[in-house]
Amino acid sequence: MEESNVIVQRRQKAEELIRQGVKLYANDFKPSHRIIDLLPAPTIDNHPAHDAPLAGGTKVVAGRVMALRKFGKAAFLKLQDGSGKIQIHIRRDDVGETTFALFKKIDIGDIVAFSGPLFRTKTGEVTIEATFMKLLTKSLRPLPEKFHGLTDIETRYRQRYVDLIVNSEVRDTFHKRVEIIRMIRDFLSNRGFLEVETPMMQAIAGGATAKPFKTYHNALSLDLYLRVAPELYLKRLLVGGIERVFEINRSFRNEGLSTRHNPEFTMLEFYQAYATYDDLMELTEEMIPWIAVEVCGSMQISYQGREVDLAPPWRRYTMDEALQQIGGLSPEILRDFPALKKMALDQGVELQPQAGIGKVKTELFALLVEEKLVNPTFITAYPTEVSPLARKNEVDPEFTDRFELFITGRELGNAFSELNDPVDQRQRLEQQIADRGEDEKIFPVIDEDFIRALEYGMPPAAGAGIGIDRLVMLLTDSPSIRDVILFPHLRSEKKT
RNA sequence: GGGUCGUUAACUCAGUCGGUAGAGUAUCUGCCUUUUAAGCAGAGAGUCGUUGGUUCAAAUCCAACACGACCCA
Repeated sequence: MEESNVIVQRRQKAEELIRQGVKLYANDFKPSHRIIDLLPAPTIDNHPAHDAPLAGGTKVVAGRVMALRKFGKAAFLKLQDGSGKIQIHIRRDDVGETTFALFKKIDIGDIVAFSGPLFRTKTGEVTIEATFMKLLTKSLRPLPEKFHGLTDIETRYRQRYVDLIVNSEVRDTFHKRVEIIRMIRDFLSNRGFLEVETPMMQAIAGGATAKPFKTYHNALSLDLYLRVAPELYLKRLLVGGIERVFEINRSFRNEGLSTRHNPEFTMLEFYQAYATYDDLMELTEEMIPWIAVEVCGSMQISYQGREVDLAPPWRRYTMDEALQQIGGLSPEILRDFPALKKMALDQGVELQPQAGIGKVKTELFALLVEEKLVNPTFITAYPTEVSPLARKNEVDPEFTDRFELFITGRELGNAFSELNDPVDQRQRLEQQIADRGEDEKIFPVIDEDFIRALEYGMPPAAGAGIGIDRLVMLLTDSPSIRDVILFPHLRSEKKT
C-alpha cells in the first residue's frame, strides 16, 4: 500500500495523540440525535426553511468531518452522519484550551462527536455551537478533494467505502435499491405470495441457458454449481402446495461483464398457481409503476436523457408483430425460413446449423427490435424452440404463452405460463440438449428430480423473473449495472 | 475475443517540438473568533501503470503486458 507523505504525517499525528493519552478509537459514546432530525424539514423545493424555529437544548451528534475551516481560535466544520450533514461551530472560549488543542489535531475524515445548542449563522445556516468534542475514530488516509470529489470510476468501484463517504448520490442510489426491493416484498406479500430461499448451490444448474460457476463439496465428494436461476426449485414448491411463492436473491452466470451484466446479479422470480402469463402481465404492469411513483415520484421518468413513460397500459406485441411493425420485416419473409436465415447471417448473426426458424426470429428480434423498445413493452408469443420451460399455446404449438418485458431497450423481465406436463417437459429438455451447439454451455443433464416432481402434479401456474439490478438502474437513472451493485466484480488489482 | 480512448502527487487535472515535473485541493508551519471551494504568507510531497526498445537524452516516440472506460462480437 502506498504511504504518501499525508499518510505518514497522519500516522505521526496519531502516535502523538496516543502519547498524550487520547484514545484514537473510543467506543464509549452515543449520540442523542441523527443529524437530519436537527435540521428543519426541507420545503417543497428542497431548500431548508430559513425561518423555521430551532429545537432548544443541547444536542449530541457524531459523524465524519467532511470540511474544516479554521480561524485560529475558532472554526467551522461540516459533520456528516448516516442521515445528513450539519455545520459545527467551535470556539476556544466555549470548549476550553484542552479540548481546543485536541481539536487542532482533528483532520478531515476523522469521526468525531460534538454537543451543544443549535443556532443560526448570519447566513441562516443551522449550526451546532460546540461546547464539547470527543474524537471517536482517527482517519489515517486523506479523503478525496472537496470540490471535484472522487470521480475515477475504477477507484469508486474498488473502494466503494470512499465513494459512499463522498458521493451523496451514490448513497441515494443504494438507499433506493433497498427501498425498491422492500416495495416488491410488500407488493407480493400483500397478495399472498410467500417469500422463500432455495439452494444457490445446485448439483444441476437448471432453469436457464447459461454457463455456471463450478465448485466442490469435500464432505459429499460432490461437484456443485452456483445456480443460474432458482426456477426449478420454486416450481417444486408449487408441487408442494405453496401456490404463490417468490424469491429475491442472487443468481450467478459465468459469462462476460458489461454495463448490463455482472457475474452475480439479483433476480425476482415469482410463481402463481391457477394463473396465466396474462395475469402476470397485469401484475407486473401494476407493480412497476407503483414502485416508480414511490421511488421517483412519477410514472414519467428520465433514463439517461430519454423520457420513459411507465404509465399503464403497456404496449403488447407478439414477436412476429414486433418484427414487422418495429423491425420492418414483411409478413412474407417471416414465413420464409431460408430467406429469414439468410437475412440473419447477412446481419452477422452466428447460428448453429440446427437452428430453426424460432431461433432465427429471436436473434433478429434482438438485433432489429429490442433497442427500439424504450417505453415498457410486452413481447409475447415466443417460439417454442427458444422456450423450453414454457407452456405451448393451445392454438399454435409453435409458440408458447410467454412474454418478455422491455424498457429502455433492455430486457427487464421474462415470464410464461408454466409447462407442467412431465412428458412434454422431458422431451423439450432432451430436445434442447440435443440441439445445443458446440459453444453453448447449456447444462448437459436433465434434472430428473424436477421431472419427478412434475409427475406428482404441478398445478397450472405462471411464473415471472424480473432483473432487480436492471430495474434499479432504470429507476435511479444509472448507466451501468456496476452503479447499482455495491461491490461489482473487477479484475484483480495489480500487485506491484 | 476485436477496436478506440485512458493510466502523471493522497484527490482533480495540465505538461507544447523528445531536453530531466507543474497547478488547484489536501498536508505541514505561521497569522486569523460567523466561514460556505474561507483568506494571507511560506514549505514539503512523484518508480509519470509495468517491462523492454529507439535516442546523447523519453512522462513525451515504438512494442508488449496490466488495469479501467466506451463501442462491437
